[in-house]
Amino acid sequence: MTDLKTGANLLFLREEEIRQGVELLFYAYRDFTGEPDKILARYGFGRAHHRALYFVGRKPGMSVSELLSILHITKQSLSRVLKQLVDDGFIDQRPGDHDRRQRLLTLTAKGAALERELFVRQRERFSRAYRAAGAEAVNGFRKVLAGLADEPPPALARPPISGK
Amino acid sequence: MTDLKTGANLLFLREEEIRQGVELLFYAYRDFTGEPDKILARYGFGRAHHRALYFVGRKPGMSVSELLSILHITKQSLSRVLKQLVDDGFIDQRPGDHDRRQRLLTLTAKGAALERELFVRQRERFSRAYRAAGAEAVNGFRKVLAGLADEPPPALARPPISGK
DNA sequence: CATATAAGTCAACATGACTGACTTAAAGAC
DNA sequence: GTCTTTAAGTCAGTCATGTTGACTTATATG
Repeated sequence: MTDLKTGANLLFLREEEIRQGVELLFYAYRDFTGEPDKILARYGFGRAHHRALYFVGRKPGMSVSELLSILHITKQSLSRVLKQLVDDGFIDQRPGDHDRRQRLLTLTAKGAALERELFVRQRERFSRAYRAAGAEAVNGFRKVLAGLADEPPPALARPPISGK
Repeated sequence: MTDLKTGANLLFLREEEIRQGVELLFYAYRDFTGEPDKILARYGFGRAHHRALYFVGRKPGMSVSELLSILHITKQSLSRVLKQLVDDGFIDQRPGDHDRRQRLLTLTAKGAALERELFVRQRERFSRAYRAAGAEAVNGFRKVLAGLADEPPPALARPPISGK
């Protein structure tokens, strides 16, 4: 117990601290995704479908390339799940207003309902965690997560809510 | 702008806050795993191999069932990657001291070297994020992540370091 | 001795990712 | 008005990682 503050010991503490973070991130992500997966299976969908539903719901009218740049997957991978979602009536496509090459994506009522069903579970999980940790902790949570990603995550702002 | 504090608006703010958390978690995990994946590809390994290396390195002498209970996958899935790691000399197996049915897992020198190579990248990423966010934020980060997981994550304590 | 447990195995299958090559339609540049 | 680039989709093949189900082997435990 005599070398608690030596450089090597500080380094060890630092590494231990970081490994705890790595593990917490793994456990949180594992359980956070595990719950929706069970619901999706009932529709014959998987995690990839969830991501598409989520982000299209988040920004209605998003283009395919915009979605690709969020997901960081190939268009071949995306087009498979997108095709299923469109064929099954969960997502609508329409040509872009200014650029008619684009296919702008929106959720159908059916798609919005499924997205909501999935989200309420995750919202409940987040609510519990946020409540238990407190407002200050939530701020720290967001700061660190933002720092872990490669770039500042894109705004993803909803188009302004229309009407008065 | 007159109804900023109505119940419906509070609910909207709450949902918006949670969606931001969901997205940050997605982006952080996406980039956090993306980096090691490239290194692993050079060895013909994938993310599943990384997880096994990581947790065996974290608790040397861990049994197969212990690893299974952390990863939440089937033993058939695990045994595939474990077999590769053992065959390629990254992990050693030995029978348990008290229970000879067990196969206790440890990293070989080669395995420890690869685990370290992968970890230093993730450590760098975490260090950056931790530094930028500050000590208080790190505490909040951990609190919220712990709350997001199903159960309090297991201790995962290293066996006490032997010697004098 | 009977049963339960730790681990592994064989087989078949689904999902979601990848590369590479190609097409179509529309936009933008000159 | 042609040329080039871009948005999107398609076809084909491959790989990694997960699943279920059935079964074996060795050892531990009641």
